[in-house]
Order: sequence, then structure tokens, then C-alpha cells
Amino acid sequence: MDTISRKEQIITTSAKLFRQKGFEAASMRDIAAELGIEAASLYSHIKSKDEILETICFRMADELIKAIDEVNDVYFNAEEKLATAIKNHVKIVTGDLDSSTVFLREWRRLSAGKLAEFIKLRNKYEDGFMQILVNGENENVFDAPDKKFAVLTILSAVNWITEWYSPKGNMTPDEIAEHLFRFITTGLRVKTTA
Amino acid sequence: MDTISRKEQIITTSAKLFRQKGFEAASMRDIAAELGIEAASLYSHIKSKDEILETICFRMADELIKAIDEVNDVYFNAEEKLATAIKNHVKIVTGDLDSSTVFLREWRRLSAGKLAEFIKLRNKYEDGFMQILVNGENENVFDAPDKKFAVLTILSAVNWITEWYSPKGNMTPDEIAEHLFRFITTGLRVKTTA
DNA sequence: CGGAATTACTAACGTTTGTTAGGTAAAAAT
DNA sequence: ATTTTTACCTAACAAACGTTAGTAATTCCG
Repeated sequence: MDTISRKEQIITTSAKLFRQKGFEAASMRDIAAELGIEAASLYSHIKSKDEILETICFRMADELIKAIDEVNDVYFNAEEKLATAIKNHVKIVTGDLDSSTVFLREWRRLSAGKLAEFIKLRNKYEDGFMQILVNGENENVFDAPDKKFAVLTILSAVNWITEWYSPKGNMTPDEIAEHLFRFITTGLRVKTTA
Repeated sequence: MDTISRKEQIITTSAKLFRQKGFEAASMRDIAAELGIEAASLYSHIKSKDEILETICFRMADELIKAIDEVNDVYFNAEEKLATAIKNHVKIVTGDLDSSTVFLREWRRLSAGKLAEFIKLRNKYEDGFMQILVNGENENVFDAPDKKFAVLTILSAVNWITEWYSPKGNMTPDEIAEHLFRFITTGLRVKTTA
């Protein structure tokens, strides 16, 4: 039986509290209390509070980038690419809601150096989506007057699910992804038949 | 010459710093330093740090609700309503980027009582958009399988502009609103002519 | 002119913060 | 069986926090 290491427990618990109260408001003493130990004991496993935040943010970033790279490598059709990219994103985000929320909300509190590094990864992920839209334009299936704008808007939509998604809700991650794909590709307007 | 009251200066400066560093990370001493006074002097004008956050959040909420109510009162056509609602939202948000960002990002730090009040206003605003979608469905111009979902997605898109908009950028608020309206109503997909 | 606000100050308070030092008992490794 | 490592502890630190008390100078108003 492979138990989760204490370090992982600390990270998981921290993600939960960072999401609930915010990075600054959740103290080391809060985290320790949640684990039933003293604050000072945390330092047997981690170097600093900052290190916890970095671990959470960069793990999520890496996971998302790996997913979008795979999509751009494997699929050919732009529409299929977009559908899969959205599905993957929703799956990753809903799969670890605490970490995802911290990743999306608290990355600003990263230390100066790590912040620059993080933003590079963020841009890389955005570029992955950008490539899909470029493909789509070449294939004449997608059309956006401002592709950078479109990418940011798409990501805002898929990221917002962290604000309301609950595993106990009545939509599965795949259903959410489907809804989002539909909304992003066809919008609200009723198709004027013929 | 009507100078801006010191209290307003404090609120404006706080909004700027709350946006930059976050509510908890921006200290009273930071705010005071920005104004060239001592931290204790702030308390001649305001009751507490919380009061500043409350003022910022509720002002923005009131302004947005006033705008959506007006739209729902004045216009008849759902499409026109949505276009105007988005235009107003973008105008308000870009008009005071610091306050808007705090309103969108830092409202979670409101004290328990004020938080509940705030969420009510937030729901009211969402209801304003919901009504537009209901109108649109009745008029047979809009079609969304899950209207609550659609409202949240629309708002996520219009709110995300605080993350990248700059007054020095090459898009005016009206142009942004137009792009958003287009994206929200027709999506990415190329219209299959005939 | 004289009293009342207004706006700022210095000094200090009690808390909370992240973190370090040094120690102890149990478990694992040799 | 002895050493080493792991995982926790207590105690304490220096710094930063929001805020209060009390006071002096300036401005406003009758």
C-alpha cells in the first residue's frame, strides 16, 4: 500500500486552504492545524510557504501544456483539436479543483523570479490554442477577426468553471466540455435555417 | 475648484494597490506611503481597511446593476439588449480598471456579513443577463441549452478583459464590446453559406 | 476674533506572521 | 546492536500587521 507522502499531504491541504482563504490569508498555522501538527513541523518537509505555491502552480501549468501539445501533435482536424483541447482542459481542471483554482487565482503571489517563469508557461499554453485557431482558419472552419482576443475569451470561458463547478453538480466534466465547445463554436444565435 | 476629497483619494489609491498586490498584501502603510502620509492618518478619513474594500466592491456592483436594469427597462429587442448590456459592461469596467479588478478579484475578502450582501447583488446582475436570454428565446433569436451556464460563460468572457485591457492598447472599449458581442452570438465557426 | 472641524502627526498596543534552533522519540538502515 | 534518518515537538525570533490614543497645526464658519 503506497501511502501519500507527508509532503504531498501538505501540498494538497495547502491547495484546499489557499483556495478557500487565499494564499496570504491561509497561514502556515492553518495548514498545520488541518493536518493535526504544529506549524514548525511543516518545515521538516518543505522549504517555505512560497515553495508550496510554486509546486501547485507549476504542476498545473505543466499538466495543461502537456495536454495541449499532445492535441496539437496527434490530431489533424482543427475542429477535433479544439473539442479535445477543451475536453482535456475541463477534465484537468475539474479533476483537481483546489489546485486549479490556486493556479488560476493565486499565481500572482509567486515570487518575482518564478512569476516570470510562470508567465512564459502561460503564454505557451495560449500559443497552443492559438495554433488551433490558425489551423481552423486555414481549413476554413474557424473565423475570428482577432485571434489573440479569441484565445483569451475561450480560455476565460473554460477557466470560469472553477467558480461554479462542483463534483456533486448535475453536469459531468464531459458534458461541460460539450456545452463549452458548442458555445464557443456556434454562439447563442439561432441558426437561420436556409 | 472642486478638489477630490481625501477619502476619495484614499479609495482610488487603495484600488490601485489592491489590484497590484492584492487586498491582504497591500498594507495600510503602503496606501499611506503612496499618498505621502502616515498609516495612522488614514483613520481620520476611513473607519477600517475593510471599509475601503466594501466601498470599492459595492460601488461597482451598484453601477453595473443600474446599467443592466436600464437596459432591461428601455430596450425591447433581445439582441439589442444584449449588445447594449455588453457595451455598458465593457465601458464601466474599462472606465475604472483598478476598481473593476478589485471588484472581480478581491470581493472574496469581504467580511462575512458584507460578503452575503455582495453575492446577492452579484446574483441580481446575473439575473439581468438571464432575463435577456429568456427574452431572446421567446423572440427565437437566441438559443442556449442551459441558460444559467450561458450567462456565466458570457460574464466570464466580458470580465476577463480586466486581465489584458490597457487604455494604451489598440482597441477602444466600443470595439472590444463589438468583438465580444460577435463572439458570444455567432461563435468561431464559419457560417456555412447556403 | 474665537470656536469647531479637519487633517495630519508620534508613539505605541496587541496580534499574527513565516521561520529557525534545538531537542526527542520512534522507525529504518547498516 | 548501533547508527542514522524521519517526523514531530516546544520555544522563540524579528518583522509586519491593523488600529487606537492623544496632540498639534491648519482651515472653515459665525
